[in-house]
Amino acid sequence: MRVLPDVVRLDRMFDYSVPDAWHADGRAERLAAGSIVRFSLGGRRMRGWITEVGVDPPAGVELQHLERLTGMGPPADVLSLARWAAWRWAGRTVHFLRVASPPRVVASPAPARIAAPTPSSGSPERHDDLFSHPSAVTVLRCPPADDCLALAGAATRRGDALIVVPALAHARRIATDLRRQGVRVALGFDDWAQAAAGATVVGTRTAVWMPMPHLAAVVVLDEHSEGLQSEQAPTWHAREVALERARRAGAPAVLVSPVPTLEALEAGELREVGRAAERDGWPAVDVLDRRLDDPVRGGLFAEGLRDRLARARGRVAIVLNRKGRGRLLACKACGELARTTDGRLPMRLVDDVLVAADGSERRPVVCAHCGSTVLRNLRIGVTRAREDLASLTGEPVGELTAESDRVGAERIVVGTEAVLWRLQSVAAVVFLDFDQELLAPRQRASEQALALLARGARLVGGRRGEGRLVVQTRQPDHPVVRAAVLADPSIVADIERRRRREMDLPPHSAQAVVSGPGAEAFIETLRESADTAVSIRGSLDGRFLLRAPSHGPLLDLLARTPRPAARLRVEVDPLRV
DNA sequence: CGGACAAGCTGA
DNA sequence: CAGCTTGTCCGG
Repeated sequence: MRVLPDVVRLDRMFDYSVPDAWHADGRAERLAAGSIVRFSLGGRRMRGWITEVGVDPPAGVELQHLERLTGMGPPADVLSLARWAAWRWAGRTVHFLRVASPPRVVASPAPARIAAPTPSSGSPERHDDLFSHPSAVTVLRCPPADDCLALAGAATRRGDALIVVPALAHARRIATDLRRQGVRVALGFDDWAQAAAGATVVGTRTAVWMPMPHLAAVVVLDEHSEGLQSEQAPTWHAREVALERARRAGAPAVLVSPVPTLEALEAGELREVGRAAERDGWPAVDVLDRRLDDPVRGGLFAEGLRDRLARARGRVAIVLNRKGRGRLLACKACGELARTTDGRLPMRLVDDVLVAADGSERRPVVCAHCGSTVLRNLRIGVTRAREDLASLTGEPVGELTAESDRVGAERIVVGTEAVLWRLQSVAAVVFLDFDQELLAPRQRASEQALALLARGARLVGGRRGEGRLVVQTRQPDHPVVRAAVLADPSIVADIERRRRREMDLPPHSAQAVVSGPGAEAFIETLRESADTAVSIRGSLDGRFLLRAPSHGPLLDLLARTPRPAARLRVEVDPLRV
């Protein structure tokens, strides 16, 4: 038996023999690739996974016996997927086998019970055609207000489906709905044993690592969500793992999102729900042009905001994102933002000169629009916004950030992006300073800004309801704003695709960020065997950016470069660069 | 990873 | 030269 010890830094395999007693009592038969076993190595007892059965050990090595068969582990196909993922995200196989292993010991598969089906209301055949071609990858652009439950149902009609969503609450709803339809469902890793017996699997990103002996279809909902990527290195992305798994199983895959990523559009064929349905699935969007406000009065609120707040029938969520550290400057005379000539990046004041956020451009303090030389700082915090809103509306206003432990009862709540995740049904979502998102100095700023609007849109519901999105901006004609107003995300996708292609950015190239105490030493050894395809930039704050035209050369280089003893963080395909 | 062991440094 | 730190190698 070849065994991989559960020790990240070790990252080597060892051979062991099977004790004779295991042949007698049947344990040997349960032993398979992926099984979790105990053994001693170098005088220490440790846990690990069987990676190969019946291998010839290297000559001259006397094998020790395995000590215990703990239980089931990731099946052979997942084991192989874990090896692929270790290459794809420059991590260790052990990392992936850990997420792919059951949280508690599983001795044998346990079939999930099936509920007696109750007749479902939706049209049963909707979306069925998406799953009719093996190995086909489809991107379904499904507007924010559509919950896509019908799609999950369609996937299960092919057989056991893997359904991945970013949030556990959403997974629960889908699981409940499917069980009512009489589908055998395993929900998340707690149902690992049920999944191993064969079931439709519904869960968050880790669900892609569940055992699925009869995988027949793959669905990733809200494919654009950053929650699908692991924040710790290796920074694997559930969408990519799900696609690879579908490919290996020859199963059709459907990626669903109101605002599909370019990665998804590159991987599959776009299917739209139709102009009318998409318009209905986005709420009405009010754009408040901040340039029209009295520039002297300034402040956080546009002329029409008070009126919008008063008219909203129900809860109002107000978003003021302070996460973007970059302060925005605006002209005191005409209200125009200080930004680069191409309009993409904000400029900051450094030693009385305007400097682009990435340092690519500098000019004297002069407004590009009216020539005034007086600028104003636009950054104000949540607490101040709450006070100002309370006096503007004459009602109590709540405050909600990621650190808040409870949601207040106030009708109007202001806070960071957290308000979009912690409030439930909402009559209006207001983005106080959307320019902060539009001008964020990140490669994916546009995509992420539109995703934020889609999130708000889902909270307030579709066009037929009374819910509204309110966007305060000095760039009312920005493609992201237009896309939401017209309920047409392709406006942003088309522009972004062209820009990314011109600038050789993902998905038209591959990137990795290397950081941590060992980064410098690692990059040094890496340079020795780097070919010209891979470019190395840095270090910037101890971080190096590697780029290549495709994943192959970049990942092969990362895989063959030995790691230094010092800690090292490698992020492949980072979302925030 | 963690143990074993070797080489290198310090103080009397 | 003992006593300690630091580095390198290895495990089946």
